[in-house]
Amino acid sequence: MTGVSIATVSHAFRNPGRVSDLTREKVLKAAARLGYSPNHLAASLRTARSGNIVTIIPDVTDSYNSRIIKGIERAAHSRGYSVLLGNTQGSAEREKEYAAMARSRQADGIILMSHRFPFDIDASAAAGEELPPIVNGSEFTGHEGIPSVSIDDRQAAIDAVSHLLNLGHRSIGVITGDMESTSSQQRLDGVRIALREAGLETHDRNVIHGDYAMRDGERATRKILANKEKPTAIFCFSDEIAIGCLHALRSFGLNVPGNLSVVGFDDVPFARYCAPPLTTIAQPAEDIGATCANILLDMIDGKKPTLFRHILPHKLVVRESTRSIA
Amino acid sequence: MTGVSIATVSHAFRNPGRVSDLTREKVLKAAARLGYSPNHLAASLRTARSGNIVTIIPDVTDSYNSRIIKGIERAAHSRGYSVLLGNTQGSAEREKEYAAMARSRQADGIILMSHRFPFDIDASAAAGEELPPIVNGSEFTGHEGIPSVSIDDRQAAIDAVSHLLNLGHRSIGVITGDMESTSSQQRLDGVRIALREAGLETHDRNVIHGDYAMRDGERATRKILANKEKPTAIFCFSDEIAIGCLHALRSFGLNVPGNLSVVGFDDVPFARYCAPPLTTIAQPAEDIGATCANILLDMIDGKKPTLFRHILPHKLVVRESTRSIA
DNA sequence: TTGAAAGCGCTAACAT
DNA sequence: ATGTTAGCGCTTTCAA
Repeated sequence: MTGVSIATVSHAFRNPGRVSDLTREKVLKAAARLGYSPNHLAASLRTARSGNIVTIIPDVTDSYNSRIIKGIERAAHSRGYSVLLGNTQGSAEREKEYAAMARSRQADGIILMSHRFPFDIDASAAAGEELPPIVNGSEFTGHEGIPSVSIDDRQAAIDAVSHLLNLGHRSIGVITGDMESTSSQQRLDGVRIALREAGLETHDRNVIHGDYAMRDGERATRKILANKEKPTAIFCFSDEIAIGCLHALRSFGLNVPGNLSVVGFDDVPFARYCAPPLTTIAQPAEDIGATCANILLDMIDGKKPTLFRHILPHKLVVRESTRSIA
Repeated sequence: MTGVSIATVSHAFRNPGRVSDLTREKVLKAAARLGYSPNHLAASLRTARSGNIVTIIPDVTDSYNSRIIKGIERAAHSRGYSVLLGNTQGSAEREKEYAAMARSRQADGIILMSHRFPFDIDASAAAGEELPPIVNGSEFTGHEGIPSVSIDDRQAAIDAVSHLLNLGHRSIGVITGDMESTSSQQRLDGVRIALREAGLETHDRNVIHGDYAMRDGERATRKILANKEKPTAIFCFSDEIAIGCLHALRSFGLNVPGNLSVVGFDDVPFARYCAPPLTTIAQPAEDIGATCANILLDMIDGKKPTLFRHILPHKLVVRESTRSIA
């Protein structure tokens, strides 16, 4: 329609500098009239860049996860990338399916919110393949050369327990997340360290393992309450757990923080609105997501990562679910 | 490596039936050894199918939205499609950017969780273009020929208000979402209908418009409480609003349901864990999402939609935030 | 500043 | 059951 070549049209869209302003105008105008827009797929095939990254995450519905995703999406979008959502419900098989999108060039890289590595690393090595760019968010697969971004979970747990210790608590119940998760492992580590330093030991019967969801917090709390030596405080490894815990406590007629103090983890938006507002460890979830995306995009751009462990700051937020019993 | 043709390899992967079991085995084995996997991008270019759908949604972090997304992802995945996340923060511009992915063939269709239509429909018509497959979730753009899936918002609001009316409430405050949103409009409609049928009128000073978030509920509740004629019940157009409302009420020393009854909307997972557990309208959010995806995928498969308004069932869930004052 | 042309890796129609 | 081949719509090198 403009009588201009196909190459010039391409430049008009992608390299405005390499074409005269006049032709560019003409091309763009004609495109608008014809309803033409460049086929991104064809461009991707040619450049071997899909412009997508895939996020492998257990559950978008989880308040912490959804904030991570939001941060990823924001950073990716601002760099011209789109995000493919891989909701896995914790299934290793689905993790692999989504990871395979990088192999099939549907995605240029992977953000992995899981502790499992989604590739058979020996087989890949045997085939002489390189792994696609991948970064670990919040969790660690334990593989070398994979950048990870998270808070210092161990220190965060130490901070939480120290807070309770300072308040005079000596018997502290713990409700962990899935213990396969490295973040839960680190946090439990922190708990033991803090307790040991205070000359206390960790009573296993008051350490309940569940998952990061509300119903797990509820269930675990019932278990703790069934023990004969009840703790005076409970440290929950997620706010959702803490919310379930609060709920269970309420149903037992127990007052928080009157009878028992509760500490959460994450500082999800709801934490502030709980009854009582929850003392918790704030994680910069959106920043973690955004940082993951930026590191991944740098890797995709060919930058070799130099720092493999990105630690973002956490913060103890004291609200009304904890009190001094000194 | 197998000495077999390129077409046979293609068939071995995609049409297992059109190739002998033996060759297929050989091909797959060789692929594994070589670390080969089919380039999805190239296939997409050839078939003019990206295998992606894009979801345009204001905020993944919202408890209702995240359940919608989860349903979409589940249905799409089970039909071999992936979902591209378009988090817009309510920006019309970003809605358009994401919608453009369908034009550029990065996505085969659009699920739109917005009341705004992301295309300039006149310009498209002028260019003689067809719109890409698109379905509306929860909201309506008001365009013909676009299937939508939602609950019957008006009836749901009638149900909520009737519940309060039956409990003896005569003065009911309302906290709506964004009034640009068709769901809020419909719900407010329902409120007026139910009230009028009871011979009551809707007092505008007790109808506060905000957004669907917790802080809006908090703020709106303060406004209602500042009026001299206080309602005995508040109907919130989302559970998040209700949670903010509960929080504000608590800070004023008001007991729910002792001093005031509160009804939410959505039945997000938190609703059950609130203090008190929230009476609310349950929406089948995941099903809405899944239904959107299935309709869209049918359209992508060339099926012309026959039903343009899919209504899924809602349900009033009575918990402990409402009580009789008769 | 613009154009010609090769080729990205696949699918599908057609031939064998 | 398998092979040959055109071509999807771009980008990019090289030439004009």
